[in-house]
Amino acid sequence: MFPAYPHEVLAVVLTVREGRLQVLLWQRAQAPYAGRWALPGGGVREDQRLKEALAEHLAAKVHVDDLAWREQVATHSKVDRDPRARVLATGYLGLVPSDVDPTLPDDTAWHLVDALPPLAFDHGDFVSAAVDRLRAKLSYTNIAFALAPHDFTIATLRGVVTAALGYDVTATNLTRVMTRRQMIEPTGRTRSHSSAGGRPATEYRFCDRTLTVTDPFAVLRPPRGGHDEQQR
Amino acid sequence: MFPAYPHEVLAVVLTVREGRLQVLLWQRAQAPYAGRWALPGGGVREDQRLKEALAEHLAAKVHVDDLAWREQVATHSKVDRDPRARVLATGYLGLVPSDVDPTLPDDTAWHLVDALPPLAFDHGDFVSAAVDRLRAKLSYTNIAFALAPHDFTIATLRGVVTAALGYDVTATNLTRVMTRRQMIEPTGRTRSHSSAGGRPATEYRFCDRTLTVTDPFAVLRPPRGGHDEQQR
DNA sequence: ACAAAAGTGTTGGTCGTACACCCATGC
DNA sequence: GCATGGGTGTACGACCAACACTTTTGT
Repeated sequence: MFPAYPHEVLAVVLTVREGRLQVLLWQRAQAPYAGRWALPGGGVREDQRLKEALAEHLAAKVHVDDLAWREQVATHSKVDRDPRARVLATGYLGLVPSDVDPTLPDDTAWHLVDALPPLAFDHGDFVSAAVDRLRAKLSYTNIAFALAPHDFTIATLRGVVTAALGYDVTATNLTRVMTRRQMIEPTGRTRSHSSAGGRPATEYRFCDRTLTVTDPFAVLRPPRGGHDEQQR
Repeated sequence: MFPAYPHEVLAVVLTVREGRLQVLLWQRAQAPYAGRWALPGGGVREDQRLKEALAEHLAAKVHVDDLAWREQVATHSKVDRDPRARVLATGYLGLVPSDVDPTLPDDTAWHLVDALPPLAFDHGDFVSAAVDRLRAKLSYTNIAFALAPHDFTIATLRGVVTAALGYDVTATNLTRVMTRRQMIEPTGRTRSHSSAGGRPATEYRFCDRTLTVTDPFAVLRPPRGGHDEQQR
């Protein structure tokens, strides 16, 4: 029918560690690009969809069993992106909550997104695209639920969001925005700090743990009048 | 290395015709899905990238030579998405300005996006995704440049945007938003209507014909203070 | 003069940031 | 009581939709 090509899936697994956004990479032992860092991933079996292959490779190679969020980002097809043979690659964005700490194999490690070494193949492009996607969605969806712990204080959430965006966000306004959009709600519990004083923080959780668009129309909103009989 | 699969590219070519958003489809003559409408596209040669294959298929099969905009939307991989054999498919969104009218082959036609017949394969999923992508980007980018004629009156632009979004947008506010965001500018010329009176409309054009994000942060914007030394 | 179409002024409301202030706890 | 971290109130500005009103043309 059509010419056939090997196809691989690649995972850009992001998380917040030590107050910074990090990506999971493994170091290649063999040529090509021996010694360089690369994204985890691999081939797709005949009976697998892309996302199934992705889950399998993550579980097997880097011991990441459950992503809190996963979405497809792009498929790259440059003819010589792999010097050995033509391979198409589909990249996914995956998110791991900041309080989950998978045990990693020896050749695998978290790397600061803002200070990456040169990556193997075109993997750097996938990372950039995934990070951009995440940062954009933080502003108009509730995707932060996949980056924060299940229950958290505002200070914790602020740390996560600040790290992911790469710039400062104030706790005050973060609370207001998230609350007004009904993204987070108090659990009823509070948390005290171990040392030194301070008022105990109220504990929050995300209302909904599925991706929800909270700010669909920045402009050009549908007219509010009428009886909802829009044609779309 | 990895198992190999045939790979096809599919084009969701959208345009505004007769005040409605339409998609380009061709009618299959042979099984499977004989008689059903499908997206244009086809295989990828060994020396081609996906976007090159896309351009070639569009030019050859449906005589569409130049898209004003093209972007990748998704890659689908369901094992039985083609009953004959396993084929991965990457779908693209393509936009044709409303004043361009490519000559179409006999088996090819524009279809109303809001009233599609059942499509072949999983092509309906590609269309939905592409339409959603377009509608979202109309609100925070200048992507309308690829849908409108090069020079246009506000009334024309309003028609295009209204058709694409599927709900009414007033000329007044459209002008204000587009102008404030420096998306459009007057050409200096005006346009009169043929019949019946009316004040001549000023002619506009898009300032920039490359995709520009005009509303990057709905919320959680970077703090404005400081000396731009954000770490991102 | 009148109708028709285009464009401007104004208003009311929502939203988001900044900043000052108040609250609860440990020492 | 005082430092420390948490939370609330208020103010200001930006932005957007709605609608009334003015401008410019053709007949």
